Amino acid sequence: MRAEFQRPRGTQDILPPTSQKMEQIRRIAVDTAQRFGYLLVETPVFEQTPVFMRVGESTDIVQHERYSFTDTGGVDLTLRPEGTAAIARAYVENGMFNQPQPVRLCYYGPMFRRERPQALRYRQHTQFGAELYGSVQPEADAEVILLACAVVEKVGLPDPVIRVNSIGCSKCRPRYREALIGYYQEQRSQLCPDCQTRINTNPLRLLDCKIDIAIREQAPDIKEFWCEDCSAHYSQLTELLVLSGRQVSRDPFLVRGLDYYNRTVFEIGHPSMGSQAALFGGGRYDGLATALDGPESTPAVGFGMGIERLLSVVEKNFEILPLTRVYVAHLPGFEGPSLVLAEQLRREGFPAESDLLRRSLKAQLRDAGRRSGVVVIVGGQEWEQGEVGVKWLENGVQMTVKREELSDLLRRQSE
RNA sequence: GUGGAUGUAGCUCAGUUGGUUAGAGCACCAGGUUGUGGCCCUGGGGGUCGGGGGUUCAAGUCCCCUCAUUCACCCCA
Repeated sequence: MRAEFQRPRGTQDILPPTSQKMEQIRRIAVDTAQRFGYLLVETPVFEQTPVFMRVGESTDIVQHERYSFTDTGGVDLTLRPEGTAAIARAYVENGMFNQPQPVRLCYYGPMFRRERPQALRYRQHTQFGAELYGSVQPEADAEVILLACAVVEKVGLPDPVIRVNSIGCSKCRPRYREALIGYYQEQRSQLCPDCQTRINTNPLRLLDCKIDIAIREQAPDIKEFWCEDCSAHYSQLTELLVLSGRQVSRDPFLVRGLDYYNRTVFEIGHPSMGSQAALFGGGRYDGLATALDGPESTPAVGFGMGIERLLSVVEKNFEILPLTRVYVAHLPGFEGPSLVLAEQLRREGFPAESDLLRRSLKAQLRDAGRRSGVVVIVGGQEWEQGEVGVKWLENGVQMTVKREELSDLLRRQSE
């Protein structure tokens, strides 16, 4: 279009009725979290850059996709690309490790990544997420996943299937890493260029390459390398989920991009989203808070959920019902009384509006017709006698009532 | 960051091998019904053809650049 001022690339204007649906999802998410005991935390949308650097130096998200700027005071700041690091910072800064553990938190808000926009991938998107601090037990992982599933389900996506994996811990992962590197070195000549460099930079990511899928089928499975603790953790977690009535499938290739994870990683997708696989994803990151100068051992699990993606798969479940609003129309010269009557009705609890354009009655009715509801007509002889006209647009029924009886009538009819 | 597709009214789109004042449907506004909507009829407002440059007697149409959108890769929610 020829608009001179356009929104920045990869951003969107969320207009009604989409904005109303987003608001409903937000309410469902935060409500559900609260029922699980997770209370809302609001952190700034920007942080000092080192907060994110500390957390994922080798990640694309913080390496190439940062929205950073220096403010006029010379401070290096970054728009948050995800919620976990910011919540960890807040947990440490506010001394929440001194509260009774575990601490259950959730967040909701915009995230920023400077990537190339694509379907359901934006430079600003909205995430809901939850974080559980203070427990190393598999019950903690399970609860967080159950919360994510509950939200997804309440929003209208029945029977979510969770893909889970464990990427081990500092005891067992190094051995697996070596085995993996060894295997891929042998195949090196047949690998795609990306994977050839990945061997050195981030070997675990070799597993979710979409080109060399034949090669990875033969690759060593981390499952064979899990230490006793990791193995027990994984099997207890999946058992808990199954006992809770959730469907779980292990995905040996699931490793996830943020490199602060240990043990549990999980994800859930939806067929309708095409290449945008994940609806929500998360995992355990026991070392994260410590990296941000928190106490020595501060275990944590959490997930992030993409609201725009979620909405895209459940949008049809969110038909916005037209409000039964009252439209106060007026005859020529009765603009004032109609505005006042609308205000009185609002104070009595009716969603009401009046014409502000001094339009003809015909135009007012046409306008009201689009909003489907009740029209109250002010003016003329009826008004002189303390009466108003009332007309229901769906069936055309019309009557005249005393002004004092109007709200009773409207109340009765809306039941 | 890499590769492909697309950009004509608020929306969905026509526009023939370049050829006069660029069209339709929907939406919007007004009138037909001087106190009554949804149907119908009539009329109206709206476009620097994404932007810039070039070729040509002539460009919405051809060429180059740019911006934006979109799809895939990368990566992720």
